[in-house]
Amino acid sequence: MRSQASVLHLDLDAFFAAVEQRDKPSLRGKPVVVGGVGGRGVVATASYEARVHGVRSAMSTREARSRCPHAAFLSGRFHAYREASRVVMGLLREVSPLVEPLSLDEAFVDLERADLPDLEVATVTDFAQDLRRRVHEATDGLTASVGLATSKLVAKIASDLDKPDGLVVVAPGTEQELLRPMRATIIPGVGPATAERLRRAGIVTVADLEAAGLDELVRLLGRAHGGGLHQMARGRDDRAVVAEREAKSVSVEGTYDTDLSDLRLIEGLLARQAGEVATRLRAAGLSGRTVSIKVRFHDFTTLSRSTTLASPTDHGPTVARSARALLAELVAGPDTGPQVRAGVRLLGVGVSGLADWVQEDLFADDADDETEDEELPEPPRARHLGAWAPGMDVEHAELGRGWVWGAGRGVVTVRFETRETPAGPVRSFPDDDPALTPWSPTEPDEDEPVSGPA
DNA sequence: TCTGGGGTCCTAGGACCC
DNA sequence: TCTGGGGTCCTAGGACCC
Repeated sequence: MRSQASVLHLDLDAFFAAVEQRDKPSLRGKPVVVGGVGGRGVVATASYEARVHGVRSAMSTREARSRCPHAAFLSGRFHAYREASRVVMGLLREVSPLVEPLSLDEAFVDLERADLPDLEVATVTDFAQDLRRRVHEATDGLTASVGLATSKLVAKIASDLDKPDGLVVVAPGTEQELLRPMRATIIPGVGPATAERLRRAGIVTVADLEAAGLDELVRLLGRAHGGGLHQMARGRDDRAVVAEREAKSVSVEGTYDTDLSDLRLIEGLLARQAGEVATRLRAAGLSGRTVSIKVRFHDFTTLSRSTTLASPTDHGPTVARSARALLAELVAGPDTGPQVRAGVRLLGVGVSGLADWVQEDLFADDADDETEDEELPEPPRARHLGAWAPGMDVEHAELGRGWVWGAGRGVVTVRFETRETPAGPVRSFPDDDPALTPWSPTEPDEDEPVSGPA
């Protein structure tokens, strides 16, 4: 723990939804829900207007639609989110060389490495306000909430206290009195399962946590977690802000709108995912030794199987071959075989045990490469979703740029507006109209919607 | 038709080695 | 006959985060 409030945590408010409202002027001030729009989708982000109606992250989209039927339900444009994130992270790095992104919309910044005359509360407060203003300006209107404290733990909690568009500085020495009355779940890492275990032991607040002995917490939660909480409850947190963190795994998974039971289709989809994982490994200059598959059954029970190769790979057919072998073991299992045949809702492939170098594979089997030409199956899609996902950017040969308002029954409805040209007309087209094409800014790489293949 | 996708970290047991 | 430890690697599953 530091003696001054020099750890800054910045969190962009309702990030995905805010980017949509920025780029789609007709949605400003209206409820917007970004997430999976298929039958099994969940909410990634809801705008504050939608939250008023009880829509929350991680809620099923079905539930969100029933709570807020008049919201705009969009499937997400990751290129736009990545771009906005890039701008913000760049700005933070201008301020301090020590920036630790936690996700597209969140980062820690170490102010000990910033160019400040001192780290007194008044100084860092002014600094943070200026930073928030600069984020707003650089992103064309996004707002950020900021927390400043003597540790990561308290800075992160602080940034959440005055959302949206807020700033909370926790003066050094006041951490304990801030945390004590709060629920234990305020501490990152205390989720539903941990909270329930604690509750059964009579521990509900941070003060309860503080009063509990180390032995008791370790007994309840294990050595690492229990020990960590014992420290956190006292506001003790010495974790450093770390700029570079290496990836440990790369994975692709998908939930399908209808359960799969055709083994050939399942195999084909796994092979396709293996190819995507390998492509991403190569793009990142990584390779890995452990190949895993993940299978979720119709009843939501989930299992994983993994195998470790003799040397790291970034080769699609090699990953696919391992994935298929793991699937074959499941299919042959006396318990798991019938489960697979009864219906699979999710499939995934991952590679871990990563090395940041690619070993020449001296034993490469050329026959593997044949599978690269194989015709891979398309995942089953929801009937109402074709190539036109709600929210996506499109361009019409005569009418210019806009976004997909809705699609279905052979018709696409487009609202012709952009950030610069608000309040354009709404028009419908046959969904195979050659004048209408998806519009993608600069990024050549494909963007999967939040909903994935569903 | 409740329950995404992409990650990280931890635990626990078994194999294997010294 | 008795009965070690410690360390590392691997696998499976679970909790959690955004």
